[in-house]
Amino acid sequence: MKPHLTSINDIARALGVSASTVSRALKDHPDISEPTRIKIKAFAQKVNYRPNALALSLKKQVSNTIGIVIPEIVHHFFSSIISGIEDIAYSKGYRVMICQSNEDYEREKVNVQALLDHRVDGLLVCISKTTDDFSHFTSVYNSQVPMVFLDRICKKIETDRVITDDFNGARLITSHLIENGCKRILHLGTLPHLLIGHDRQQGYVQALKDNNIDLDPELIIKCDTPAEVESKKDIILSLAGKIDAVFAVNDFTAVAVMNLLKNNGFEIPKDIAVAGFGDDPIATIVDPPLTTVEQQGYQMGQEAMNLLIERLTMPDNEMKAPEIKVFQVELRKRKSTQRS
Amino acid sequence: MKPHLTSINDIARALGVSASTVSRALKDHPDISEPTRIKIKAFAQKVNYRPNALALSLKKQVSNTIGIVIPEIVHHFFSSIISGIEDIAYSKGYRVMICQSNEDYEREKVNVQALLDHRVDGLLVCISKTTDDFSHFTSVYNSQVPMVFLDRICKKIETDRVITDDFNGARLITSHLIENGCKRILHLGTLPHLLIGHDRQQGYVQALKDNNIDLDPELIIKCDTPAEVESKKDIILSLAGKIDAVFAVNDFTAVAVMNLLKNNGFEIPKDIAVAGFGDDPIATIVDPPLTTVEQQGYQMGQEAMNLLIERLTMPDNEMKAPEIKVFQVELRKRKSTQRS
DNA sequence: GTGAAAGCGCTAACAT
DNA sequence: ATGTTAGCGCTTTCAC
Repeated sequence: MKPHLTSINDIARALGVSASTVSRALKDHPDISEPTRIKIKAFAQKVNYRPNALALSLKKQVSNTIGIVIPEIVHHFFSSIISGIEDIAYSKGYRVMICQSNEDYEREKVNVQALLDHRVDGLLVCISKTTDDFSHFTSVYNSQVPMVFLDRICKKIETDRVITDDFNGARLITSHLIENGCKRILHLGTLPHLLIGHDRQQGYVQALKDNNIDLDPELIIKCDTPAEVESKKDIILSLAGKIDAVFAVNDFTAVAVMNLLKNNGFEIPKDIAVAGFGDDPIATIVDPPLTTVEQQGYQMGQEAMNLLIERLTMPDNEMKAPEIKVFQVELRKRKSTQRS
Repeated sequence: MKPHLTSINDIARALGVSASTVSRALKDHPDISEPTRIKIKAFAQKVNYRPNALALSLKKQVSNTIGIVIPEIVHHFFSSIISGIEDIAYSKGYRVMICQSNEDYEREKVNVQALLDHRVDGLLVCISKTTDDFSHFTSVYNSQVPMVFLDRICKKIETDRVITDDFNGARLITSHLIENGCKRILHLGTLPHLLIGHDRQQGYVQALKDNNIDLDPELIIKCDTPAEVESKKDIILSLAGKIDAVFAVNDFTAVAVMNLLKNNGFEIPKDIAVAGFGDDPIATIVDPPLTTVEQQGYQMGQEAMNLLIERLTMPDNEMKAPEIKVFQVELRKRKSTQRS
């Protein structure tokens, strides 16, 4: 009971015409006579004919499909990106294949390969946290398949990029904490090989410098998930008495610390102010609401898709230097940092 | 600069053998001599040859790809479902094409069609909220492409189904509210054409009946998103004085009502207990933590994919009645309903 | 105005 | 042990 969907040949046979006539009639080719065209179109309609996209792609050597590789669709920032991509894609006649890497390097590699195997016309990639070997992307680059990096990029590979100004975002939010009277700010960050984490940490460092506050290396901890907050709670709590603020590299981690601190008798923001990064919906739901910076996920997705389409529709001979689009963030001041 | 990925013919030409020899060598066909095989494989490796999945699907009339149509990947329940599906799919050699309907009927129709055009082997569908014309699914059914409905089903179309026991879930949670001393329970539900909403409402009604509480039709309101809580806040607040509990059809709505009530001077759960449905991660983050029931999204996704694979790998002649898998929910008692 | 033929990348039955 | 051929569904050039 394998489904056999009607093909152009089926129609041709049924109507006693040739396949090419059917093909032409269906796309209103002027050569085809009115009656033939009408007859064919009516029949196609009746049998619910739909062109086989696989055959079309094979023939045309263009799939009108682009591949997305993204860490985890659960996260609001990533699904906003996807929505942005999809909306542009649909409006320009592209389809989208979404793959999750689950922040896993191996899965990412498999996904990239599978998308290439499916002959996607281009790739939109947000690199996994655990990836520090980029050869699978180098080989995409070498194979000439256009690729745009989103948010998490690889500096070595010279493609179009759409990124957040993480440095200034972190600087902004750290300055905001300082303006609110905080001087001993704990930073929960990522491993340094992740560029966004590195930049956010640098922004934090810069803000301290701007305000003549000495950097205490003890106040920078690698901790970027709620799970890690749990596993490192002893360290965090041992520091809690000596700090007046926490700046976490993302909102989930910020919320997790906030709960940890609250459950251990600290008042937020009175004893310790807390700030995150990303403006996830939970930021407005937690108590107190979380100060954070908004990343324009949706717009970044749109921009990335537009850049990709530009590459795809560029005349073959034309060359264009890789473009880098930097999105600024906006501070969302909320109660978790209001100390006066 | 259209990327030309190496084909079997390219290899054949380069090595002075025929395409079929290359094809056979690459899949270790016993007919091919050791030296030829080694030579071909080495070359293929060198040029990074990868089979064209489109050509394979066209040839084999099987794409090893399944299509997913789901309302919105942002929601934890849906992305859990997708993870469940993906994990089974990957382990059995299937790829997955994910489409979001954004709860929009038109988009859903387009998505289903696009997936069929891409000749997916089967479809996993969670119907959009706004869909009340099911002809696009009927035509999938008629075209013999296997389809499994997930969570939100269409009763008229006899396919495999994986659903939550919404009736008993709602009955369970309503009973829990009653046990905690609530008698005037406001139910925020969906439009009746959405089966899950209908069943949850019936479960609510049944629990009242079980406990000899009269049903007050005024206490059932159509309201199933945070946005709708906002737009109907006057109605909700006008009822707030006369009720002692709210049971919302999902957690987002529950959280939104909770915040609305809190901001208007009601204490949760002292004045009004609040319960949701689904056990979204926000349920443990809000203050007070939200009582709800857990839906096994991940397991439901796995089950659905398994059912689909079973259909796909069934001998052509074999027939099997549609299977219906019902998942029970588990009560997650939290502070938002603890009144004593 | 319509048909025949070739080819996109691949496989498999059928030669040799 | 290897090559030739046909065909999956479709388009397009070239014939008539």
